[in-house]
Amino acid sequence: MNIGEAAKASGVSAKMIRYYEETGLIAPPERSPAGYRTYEPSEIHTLTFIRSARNLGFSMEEIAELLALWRDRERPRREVKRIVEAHIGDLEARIRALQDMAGTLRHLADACGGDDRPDCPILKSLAAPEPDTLPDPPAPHRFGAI
Amino acid sequence: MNIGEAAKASGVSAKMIRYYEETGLIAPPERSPAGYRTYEPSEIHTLTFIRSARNLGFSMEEIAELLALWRDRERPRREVKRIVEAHIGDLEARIRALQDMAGTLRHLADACGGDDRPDCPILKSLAAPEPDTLPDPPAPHRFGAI
DNA sequence: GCTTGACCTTGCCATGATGGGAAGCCCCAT
DNA sequence: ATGGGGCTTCCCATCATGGCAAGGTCAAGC
Repeated sequence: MNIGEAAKASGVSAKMIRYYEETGLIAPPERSPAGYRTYEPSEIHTLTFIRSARNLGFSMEEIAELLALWRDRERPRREVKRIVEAHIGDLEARIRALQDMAGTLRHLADACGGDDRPDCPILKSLAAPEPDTLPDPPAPHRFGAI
Repeated sequence: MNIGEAAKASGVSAKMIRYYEETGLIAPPERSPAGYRTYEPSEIHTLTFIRSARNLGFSMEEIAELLALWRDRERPRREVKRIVEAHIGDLEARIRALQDMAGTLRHLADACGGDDRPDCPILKSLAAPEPDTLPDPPAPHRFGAI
């Protein structure tokens, strides 16, 4: 299997396959006499694994760990679960941060008629460095608080 | 005000102030005879505006638009609101994507005892390209659906 | 056999926002 | 006048990805 077919079969672009090889995430494959990379089914399998993990938001570094655990069949589940739990925590922190932003903006947007008057309260609020630096103002309302 | 004081006053790092100038987001300030950048209070104000907007997740491109609207006092609120609403939509899409990931991982982690057995179901699931490519399997359960 | 088009190779550049560091100049206080 | 801290510019790195260009290769059709 050439790199193009491997890309199609795994869902990882040819560009990224070369990059993963360059950074050591995957081993260099065999080459044809002409220098073409040739992939075995097991390598396609690895690429598919990588793509699944990327789709779940794992970084390449985390994926390197997961791959090592995957290859070593004797490794206990505990270690995999630890990585996954840490990643979930990371995702949740990012979700919370985005929700805070969206909540604040929703509030501002609702306070803005969206009409054709000038003097927009949204811009006013951006220009005034009221919140977001102070540890916590009298806190009349917490937005992102899920 | 030198760049260091401007950074402290606005909360934008000196490094980023120079970068914003280089990319045209802010105008080049006056320089002292020795070539030091000197900032007026109005420029500090602008930097504070930028930082507020960054904290709310706006891209530099969006901030450039917001700054233009801010400077032009005759611009109707409508245009500001449009930008903000678009950004909220963007944030919400990202939140949904992250929630989908976290939900799937939560599901996997719960299915994994986290004990010291090998043969982890999480790795199994990553290796098997079941979901996430198919349009929508029989859908026994939607995770990120808030 | 030769041409053509699709594929492969390497290598470089770009993204977006940010930090790090080096080499050298400047200012102020001691 | 000396030292420390701040300023200047310039270059590099991040993370994962895409794009482009120049050149080699393969397979099909003539």
